[in-house]
Amino acid sequence: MAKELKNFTKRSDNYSQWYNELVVKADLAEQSAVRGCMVIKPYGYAIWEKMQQTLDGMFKETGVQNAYFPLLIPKSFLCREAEHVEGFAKECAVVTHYRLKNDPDGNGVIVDPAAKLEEELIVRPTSETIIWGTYKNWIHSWRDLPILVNQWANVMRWEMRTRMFLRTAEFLWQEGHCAHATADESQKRTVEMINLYATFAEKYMAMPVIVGVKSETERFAGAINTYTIEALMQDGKALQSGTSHNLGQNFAKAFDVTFVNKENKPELVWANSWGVSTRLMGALIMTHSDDNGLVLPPHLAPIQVVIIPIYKDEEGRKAIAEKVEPLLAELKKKGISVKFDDADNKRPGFKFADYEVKGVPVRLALGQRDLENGTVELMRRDTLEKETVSFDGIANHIENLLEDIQKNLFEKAKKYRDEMTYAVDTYDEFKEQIEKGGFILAHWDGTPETEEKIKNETKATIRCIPLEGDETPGKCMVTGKPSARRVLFARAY
RNA sequence: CGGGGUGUAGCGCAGUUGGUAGCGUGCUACGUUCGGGACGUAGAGGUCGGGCGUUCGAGUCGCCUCACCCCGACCA
Repeated sequence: MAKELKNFTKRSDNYSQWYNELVVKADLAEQSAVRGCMVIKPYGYAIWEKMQQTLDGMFKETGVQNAYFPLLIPKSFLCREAEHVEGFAKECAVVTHYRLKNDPDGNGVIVDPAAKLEEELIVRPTSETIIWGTYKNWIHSWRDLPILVNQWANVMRWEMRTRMFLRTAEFLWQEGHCAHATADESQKRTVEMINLYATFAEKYMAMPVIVGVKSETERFAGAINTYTIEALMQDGKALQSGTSHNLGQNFAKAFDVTFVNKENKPELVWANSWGVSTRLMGALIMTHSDDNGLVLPPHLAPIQVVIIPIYKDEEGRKAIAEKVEPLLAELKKKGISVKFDDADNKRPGFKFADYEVKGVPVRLALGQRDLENGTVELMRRDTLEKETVSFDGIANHIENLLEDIQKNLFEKAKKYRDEMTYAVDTYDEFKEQIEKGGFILAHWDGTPETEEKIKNETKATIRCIPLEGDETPGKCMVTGKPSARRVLFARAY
């Protein structure tokens, strides 16, 4: 085994450190000089781009269009919706001045005190307020509805503690903001979008998720209901991976957005918002990766197949290149992204290890030996299995293999998730089990007080009230009061 | 903002009772190599985070300061 890999912190030794090292060694991202911020490197961004493109296509199929709203939000906008202020008033970056000037003492530049803004501007932590401030002008009649708009943007939340991809001060995301004429329509859209996220997570990220609704305390500030997809990471902690909020008429009320309905009566607009962020990158990394590095599901891998030639001299390189050329064309024709890495400044062993760390799903190695035998060495990243196969028909073989890897990754993750999901009936069992990680299904009396008590005593939170699964009533494990159904608990990121 | 820790070569680190700076890796050049992170030879690279003090002399001791990391509070 390569020595760099030997130096890799093992998942079992220190999960956080393993994660951080992996992000850097797989060339995904690095800490930036700016506090709490991250530089996403080209390879990491390529994965994000692939996620973006896939999601964007899925959004568009449901009639959503993209738009862009300003980065800066007048402070007064944030004050409009009372609960929203509660949730977001605190950790925000604030623009107070609009000009710099030369320091009279000659130490570079200083903020010009004369350039103080009349009203401070907030760097958006989310865009509901600026968007609803805008929608007010767009919506007059039921004929203007629905408005189905999404924006791809960066947002900033001045987080106390940050972790690359999982929680950074600035992060990339998409936020959809829909306006509807009826409560029913808005609710349907809210659920449609959380289901879309679940499909994306499972089909593309190969990450099984639990779809559910948040408890009152975990709900988005200003929403009447928050839907979530919850995934389980390999260290037994839960990760909220996407949310969809039914905002009722709260924002319409706050920003005075009314329309004339079919009965010619003024009515407040019904709203929902939904989003996923670069946090999905963290989810992807933590769901599949192993002690050898990143493992990417083929559907999201920027490079699905890498071909590494093994040769001694220019003549040998040429012979392999000629052999590989038709295969490259054939794979590309099938829509498979393939890289033929014949760079001669790195040795084959280095490349093997490098692409392994980067999580490329399939690797082919081709040398003199193979040219003579008409074979090729093939390795799949998910199981690290190597086999020597006939070069003829290899393209079809690869095509099937990629699908097999995709399927295998999902099944492996699902198996782990299911094995780590426990139903418990007593609070003592709960306390014991939560230490071991995983999802816990337990009865809860539905009160914020009990939820708070559990959180304080065990650090576990209610991840969601699942939309599916066991719906038999029972008794709250803490208070013994009636419980409508089991809810999902876990310690979370 | 509490509690703990670390600042020495690009990165990771060592540096003893104070005596003038070292290892690994990476980098550059050349040669031999190339089927799992090659090897040899030569070379470049440091205000020891910053300031003040003690001392003949400070990476090392004292005080101050700054930055970053980890554990909490906050959170997608």
